[in-house]
Amino acid sequence: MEPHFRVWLEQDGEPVFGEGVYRLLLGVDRLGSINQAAKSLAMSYRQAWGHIQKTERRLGVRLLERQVGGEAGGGARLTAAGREWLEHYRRFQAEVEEAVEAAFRRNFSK
Amino acid sequence: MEPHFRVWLEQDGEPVFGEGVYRLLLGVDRLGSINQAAKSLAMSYRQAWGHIQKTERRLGVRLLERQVGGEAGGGARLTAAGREWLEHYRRFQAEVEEAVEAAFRRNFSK
DNA sequence: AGATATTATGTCTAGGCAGACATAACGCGG
DNA sequence: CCGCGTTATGTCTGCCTAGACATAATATCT
Repeated sequence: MEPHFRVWLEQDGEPVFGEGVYRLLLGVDRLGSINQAAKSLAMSYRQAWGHIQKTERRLGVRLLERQVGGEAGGGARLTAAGREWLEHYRRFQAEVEEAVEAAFRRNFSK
Repeated sequence: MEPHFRVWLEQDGEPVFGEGVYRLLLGVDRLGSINQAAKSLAMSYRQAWGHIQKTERRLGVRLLERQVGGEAGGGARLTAAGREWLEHYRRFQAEVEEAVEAAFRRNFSK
């Protein structure tokens, strides 16, 4: 028996930042393109692109700097804002995880 | 902007206890029947019954004591085990909620 | 010019699952 | 003995959405 959780941020009742886009941003940071990040998470580029697009629109923040064409066909990099969101969410999520495990131990370990 | 979360328990990779069944148990405790509990949550009896059934099967624990027919047609009440699960999950969830809000404040209040 | 890997975006479809529908059995009360 | 409100299950359908598919544009390098 183990605890699981999901945590995300909403604005005006619609989700704006969660695990999905977090992983994508991580992947882009590591691999240099949305395409590669999508592949590394076993999802289609189309899906990944839509996810990021929607997040940017809802946040009203540009998370990635894109380059179309060029050396290696193009790519994407985190903007300063993107890096901040990534880092804040990482800590947020980590703190919650710790709390979930502690609460689980307190209430369900017999 | 506000934080949201879900928390549940899994065993062998399949979910066994979460928000849904928690609310149903609360409703049964308050209203005395699965049917009434379902209505109070705007779901069909069929759905509620299946939910509880699955949870009991996976946990291997009888959560409700049922009566078919009789005064008022029948009804259901929490077993001792059911009441314990309810109470443990309630505290667990409440503690996590507090932690989520604290973590949110720490990382996203500007 | 052509090849290439990418970003960018519209559209379609299959499949799963939530919820609806149907039906039976039960026990009490009038 | 019938009606009522419940538990208990099997089945079906429609809807939604995740993912597939298609296509265009772009800049660099050979």
